[in-house]
Amino acid sequence: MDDRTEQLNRAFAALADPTRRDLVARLAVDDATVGELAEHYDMSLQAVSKHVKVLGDAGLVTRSKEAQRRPVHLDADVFDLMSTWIERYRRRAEERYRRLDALLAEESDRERESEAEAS
Amino acid sequence: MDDRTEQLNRAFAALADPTRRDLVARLAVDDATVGELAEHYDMSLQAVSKHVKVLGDAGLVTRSKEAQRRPVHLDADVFDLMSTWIERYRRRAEERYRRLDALLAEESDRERESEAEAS
DNA sequence: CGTGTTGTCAACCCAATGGTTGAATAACGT
DNA sequence: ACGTTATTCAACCATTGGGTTGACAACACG
Repeated sequence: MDDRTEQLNRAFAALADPTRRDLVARLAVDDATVGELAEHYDMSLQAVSKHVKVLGDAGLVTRSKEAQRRPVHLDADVFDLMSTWIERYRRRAEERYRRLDALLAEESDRERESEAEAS
Repeated sequence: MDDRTEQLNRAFAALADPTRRDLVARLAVDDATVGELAEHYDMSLQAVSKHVKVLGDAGLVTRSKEAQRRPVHLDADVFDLMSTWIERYRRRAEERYRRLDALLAEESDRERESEAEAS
């Protein structure tokens, strides 16, 4: 499996968890340490640390190495990748929906014609 | 957990699997039956059926009831939801990145000034 | 009718995930 | 050097997830 595929695997999987999406939402406001983040959740610090690790492995988040206070920072790149993927198929689905719509309109045109003939 | 949250849970989880993303890619070209889809994968029909079910539960895909041939059809709505979510945080992350960039530029300005003073 | 085709259900297996607690590590102030 | 603070590692447990095979259901066609 190529690298890009695995990155998408990890990124989508990371965001499938509501706690992690919430972490992302918080980090979008400002960088924060694991400890600070953990205060907002009803789970152990270790659990939050694990969640942050998952986000990190997915490349959604980076950490500055200035240990002691090593804040977590949101990174835009992988969001780009996901966004591109989704947009691609969203557009195609919509496109095909519009075409189906047109097709149905055509068909009901034909039906109306038949009815006109029948009358 | 509200409904929208669970929908995002399921949608992201659904797309975390490369087989399911590939199914989406195929369905973006044209509707297809489970059997047709299964031909392209090195796994049992039942496994593909399960994958399609997961996509269905996530609302990414619908099935027309015209039994015998009941094709799977891509649906755009949930893609919208995901796209909106991701775009929101992608924009914020980029915004914060640009600001950091500006901040660093300012700092190196100051450094250059100090060096100029020192010389 | 019965038969073939298509799809789903059920039970099972193994790996991965999300949580726990307790111990270990790393950097900092004194 | 020492203890404090912040974070991670390790072991464990329960649940979910992706895959298998085998039996079943639904429908079209002869």
